Amino acid sequence: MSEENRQKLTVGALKILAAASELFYQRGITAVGVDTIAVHSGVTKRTLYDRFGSKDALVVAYLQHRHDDWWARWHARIADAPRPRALTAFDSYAEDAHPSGRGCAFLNAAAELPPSHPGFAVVRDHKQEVRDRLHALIAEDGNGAPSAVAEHVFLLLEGAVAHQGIDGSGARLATARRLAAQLLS
Amino acid sequence: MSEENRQKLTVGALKILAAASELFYQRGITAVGVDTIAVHSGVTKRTLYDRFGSKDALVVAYLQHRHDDWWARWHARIADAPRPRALTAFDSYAEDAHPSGRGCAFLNAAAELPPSHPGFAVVRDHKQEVRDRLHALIAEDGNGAPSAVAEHVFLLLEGAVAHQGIDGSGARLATARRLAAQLLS
DNA sequence: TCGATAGTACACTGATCTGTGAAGTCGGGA
DNA sequence: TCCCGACTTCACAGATCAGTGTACTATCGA
Repeated sequence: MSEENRQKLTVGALKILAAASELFYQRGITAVGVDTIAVHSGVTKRTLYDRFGSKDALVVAYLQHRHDDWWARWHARIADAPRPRALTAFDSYAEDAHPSGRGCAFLNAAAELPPSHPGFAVVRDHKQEVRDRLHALIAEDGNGAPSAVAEHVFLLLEGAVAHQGIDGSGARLATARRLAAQLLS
Repeated sequence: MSEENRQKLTVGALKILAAASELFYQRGITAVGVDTIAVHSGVTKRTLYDRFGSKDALVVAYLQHRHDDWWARWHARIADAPRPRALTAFDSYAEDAHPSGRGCAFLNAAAELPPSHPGFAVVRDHKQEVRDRLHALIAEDGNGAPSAVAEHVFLLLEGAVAHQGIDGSGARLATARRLAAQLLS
């Protein structure tokens, strides 16, 4: 579905999305104006508004875009991952942030957007899906109490991911992965 | 030291700091202008600039102010806390965010500030101090491998705290506290 | 060849942003 | 009495904010 959505996007829209993705992530959503995005994507502001309608809608598209990418990466990894496969989530987030040092785009967005913003729901859904998949994988790979363990692993993951943007490195993510591996063995 | 600093502040500066603390936390740092802060504190913009010099400096004062409050709360709790005392950190963060649902002010600030912003270092120092104290408490309260356990507890804490702002509740913080208690027993 | 779609160029609105300059008010301490 | 520090009032600068209106061009499929 998300693939089809992406196919429908015009060349201009794709350039805008690419620039927005880079700028929103690096400098923050509120801090980046639509003019800046238009200039960086080599497209006029008029085109940006013709394609997306408003800055808020562009923000939603940006988050959805990153969510789709994240999922694609997760699926690619999961295909031939060793057990316990839940650990691939740590790799997916490490790859998502690398090498900017700005941490998790979703947590960052949630931190600066008001809860009423339509993009906020995208973040919530993304994290909910991560939690669900984690739970499913842990259950499938055979664990005594998948619910409790999944929540535990999720917290380790998110704690590390939150600090990726503060440390500017993936070191803590590696530590968290090790601790999660211990839990899952 | 921070107490002395606070004594020096004039009435106007205190009102500004109170308003800034509320507004920056609720709506985000970039999203709130100095005019808004001036109006909400019942003080002119001129006074604001006379006291703090710039918005960036006010942001630093805001974060330092929250850090001082956080520490005061922590110390008040730790005095007669049952063992393992490391668990008080979970209560301190729950109280810090309550009842706004906006989560951790420090993580939120780090998410929207550029790493070059002087306020970013305040966040980093705050989290480093939390980590250090956690480690010290866990060591004092007698644990086999304080370093590994402290890091584990810290990750649980931060994962929960990061999602406090997304869930809009302290439920996950309570779960994390329970898991940490298990670890420390 | 026609018409739709995608995009450019560019001026413009009205609001808001951080920050400053200059002059004046007021109370408390030396 | 005189002065200083805290604060007000208000106008202003120059930039940037999101978003719009209008007119034009290039491409492509039916």
